[in-house]
Amino acid sequence: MDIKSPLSVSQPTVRRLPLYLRILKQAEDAGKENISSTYIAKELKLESIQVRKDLASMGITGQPGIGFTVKSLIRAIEHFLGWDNPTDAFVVGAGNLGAALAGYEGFGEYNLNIIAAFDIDPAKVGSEISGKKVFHIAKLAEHIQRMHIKIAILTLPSAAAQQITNIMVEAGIKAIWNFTSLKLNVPEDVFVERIDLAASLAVLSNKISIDSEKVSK
Amino acid sequence: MDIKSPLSVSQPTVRRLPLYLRILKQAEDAGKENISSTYIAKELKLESIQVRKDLASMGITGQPGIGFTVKSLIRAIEHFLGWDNPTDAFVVGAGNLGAALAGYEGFGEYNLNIIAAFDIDPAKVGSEISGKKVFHIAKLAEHIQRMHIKIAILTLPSAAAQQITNIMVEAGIKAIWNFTSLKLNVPEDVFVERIDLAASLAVLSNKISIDSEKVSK
DNA sequence: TAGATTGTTAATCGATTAACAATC
DNA sequence: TAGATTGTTAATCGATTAACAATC
Repeated sequence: MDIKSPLSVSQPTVRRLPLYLRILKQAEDAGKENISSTYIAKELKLESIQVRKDLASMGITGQPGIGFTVKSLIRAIEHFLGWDNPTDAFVVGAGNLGAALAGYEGFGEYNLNIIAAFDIDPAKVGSEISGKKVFHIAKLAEHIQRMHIKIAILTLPSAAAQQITNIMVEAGIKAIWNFTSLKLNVPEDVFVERIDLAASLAVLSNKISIDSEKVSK
Repeated sequence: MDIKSPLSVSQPTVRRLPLYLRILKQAEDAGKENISSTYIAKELKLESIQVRKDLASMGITGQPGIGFTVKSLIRAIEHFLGWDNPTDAFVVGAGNLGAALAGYEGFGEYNLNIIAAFDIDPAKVGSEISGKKVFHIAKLAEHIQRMHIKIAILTLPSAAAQQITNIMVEAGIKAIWNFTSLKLNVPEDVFVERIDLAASLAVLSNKISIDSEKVSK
């Protein structure tokens, strides 16, 4: 009834939630029952009102004078993100980046399970990267359908990315974590989240070049 | 005199510049002399006024009725980002992610040269990853100083990240591209740009869980 | 009662978008 | 002259921050 529509939570807020989770789990490990927005904010160098606003936008409330219950706050955030249930994903592209992501242990914390990897290189097919089996990319559609996989982690060379994306979408993929430098064309009901290395490097490069100008003045 | 201070350019603007560059280089390859903000915007599904505002904030002006000169716009953006001169960088951590970044050919476009990699694993030291020599991490400070390296690409396990960061800062590193899940503590004059996989995954997961709720209603 | 903390309401800030005269 | 495009000025939008009464 008075549950907030999930759509009203802004992306900046969603991106901060994992930070909150980290602090909350530390608090849980330390045996804390309650935690205040002031404390979370101080740890992350944010404003306490921002933490409260973020939580409020998800429909989470605390107790005046007390704060928030650590355990229930963890549960609420994890549920909001869908991290309270395991999600299976495929890594598509078994190069170094694919191997790095296939073996990234941090994903366990988010309940993201990498089931297998796919590649076109016959030398890789049949082998394992970071403990995950590599299948031929020709089998990708079939596996997506059979296992009802919804998430693909795309680490292919850009040249092949759009073509394989089309195949994955056709097979039923609903979300693509795009590590390529290509902007993918997908239907409306497929969500693409891109790791944009160029954008990130631009920020870094710009800071560096500002600094060096300062010095030369 | 009327040159804009580089500091006044907002981060959202800086992050869009590589997108503009891509369109501009396509136009250059196609032999175009001039290009309009309308055209750039249409290609990227943005508003033309946003493109003009972004360029204006860097002090770049066009010609009414004509648009912008492709070549000079490319030069201006690349100069603003410091991408018109080569920059050397070290990869710190020679795991799969380090190897992926050390061998990433896309960096050539940004004039970012990965000189070498560093790792603590004796089995890796002396070998090559993606064609770059791997040195022992004990040699990191010395190499940073000797080669005046300003940028480090950090792909270590989180546990070691802060300690090595301290060493690098001491040795003179000015910018860290942080691929670990740790928030690094650095002095004010060192800039850290983080690739936050958890934040990105949170956006993806949230979208997925919204969709599955829709279906179940 | 005093201190800590919340949620609400309002203010501020910064980025995006709109409207349009000036220019080629 | 007509059409395309710019830069300027103002409006809108959304996120962050501030102030404070209510609650424990």
